[in-house]
Amino acid sequence: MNRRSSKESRQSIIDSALKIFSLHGYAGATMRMIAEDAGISVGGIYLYFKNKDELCLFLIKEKLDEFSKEAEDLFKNIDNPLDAILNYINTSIKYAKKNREFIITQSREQGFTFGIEIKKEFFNRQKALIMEIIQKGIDRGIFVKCNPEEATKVIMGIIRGFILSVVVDPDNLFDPDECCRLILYGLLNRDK
Amino acid sequence: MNRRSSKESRQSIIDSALKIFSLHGYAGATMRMIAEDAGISVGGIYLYFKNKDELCLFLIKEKLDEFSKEAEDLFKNIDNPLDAILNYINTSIKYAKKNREFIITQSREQGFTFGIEIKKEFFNRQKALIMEIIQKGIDRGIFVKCNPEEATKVIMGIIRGFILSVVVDPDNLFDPDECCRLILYGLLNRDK
DNA sequence: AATTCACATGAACAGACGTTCATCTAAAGA
DNA sequence: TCTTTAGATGAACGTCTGTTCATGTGAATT
Repeated sequence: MNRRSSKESRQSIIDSALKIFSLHGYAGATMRMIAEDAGISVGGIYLYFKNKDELCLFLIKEKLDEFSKEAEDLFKNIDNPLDAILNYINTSIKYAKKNREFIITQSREQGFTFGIEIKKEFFNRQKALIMEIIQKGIDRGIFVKCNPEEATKVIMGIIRGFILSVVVDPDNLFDPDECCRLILYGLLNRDK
Repeated sequence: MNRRSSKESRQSIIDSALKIFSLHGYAGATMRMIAEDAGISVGGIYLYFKNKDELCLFLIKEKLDEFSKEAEDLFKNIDNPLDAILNYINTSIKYAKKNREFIITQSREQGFTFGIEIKKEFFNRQKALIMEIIQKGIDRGIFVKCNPEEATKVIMGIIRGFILSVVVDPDNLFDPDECCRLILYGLLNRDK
């Protein structure tokens, strides 16, 4: 009998699940695979997680919380809205690269919509953060007068674009610096 | 015996497949569902398509070709690179909205990576088109001096961001005009 | 030594799905 | 009329997967 503490066993399952889901995707990953990788029986998984969905949702939540903390730290002391936005974009992109394989997991039959309620909550939090920064930047005259909500949506869209590119076109990822430059200065040549 | 021409039957299968895949996603859609919707037997599908993968890939290819034609028409006579880029972004976004349900289909166990070779080819074609426009814009001094490849990647990223937003955050889609404005003029207030 | 606790096992179950293929049948041709 | 062609059928097959649950076992306690 393969004996260890329940805490260890649970963590083994989580680690293995992250790995297996990342490699094979949700549907491609079977509980048998996860169990084998974790060195525990397939029935043993159900001592810790109700079912496959719950296991996957747990991972999604964990990853989103992880990022949320990181993002919120960025925005904690906002001296300079410009730096805050740049840092946010850079952090998001770095995070996407670091979690490339898990991002691939963020797809199931309904695309990236698995765990959608958790994600919506996450998006709303991020949106509020970014909007606040943009509004500050506008108030201080650093950013042009614009609809902060729309600007926020575009910026979030750009980050999502990177995420999707990580999945479908990894050979053509844009450079964060170039992206930030385009966003800040625009494409139009105003010196002309 | 439900008799009709093979052409009609094939088209019924294709139409139903598009609908069912769009509603339920790849894994959620069963051949039995598609068969029922098409009014043909489940075994009959295999008279026209080798398997489920082939049927889905056929649809992906068709949709991408459809968009390619539209995009290439946009770029046929390039008088004004600025208008061309704006039109391209607008067309892409409109196309994404119009095919929202099918886009959701663009996900399978490996995320949006099903049919990846077809998609890569598509991306490369689009990339070449956009780069050409940006280069022209730079040559004419309309766009700032920048790396056209990087600018292209950012623009493609933005469109992908819209696509992913359609899937995961449909309540917060950015407005194409606002997006174009941000891309053209940037966020920085230079009048300051 | 017997009992309890804590953790684990994996065969079996129930269900589902893509695909096959023996069979059917209407229409056209000989 | 018989034969061939063209299109269709759907039960059965084979395989797989998530989940359950009767059973096992080592360690600690009584």
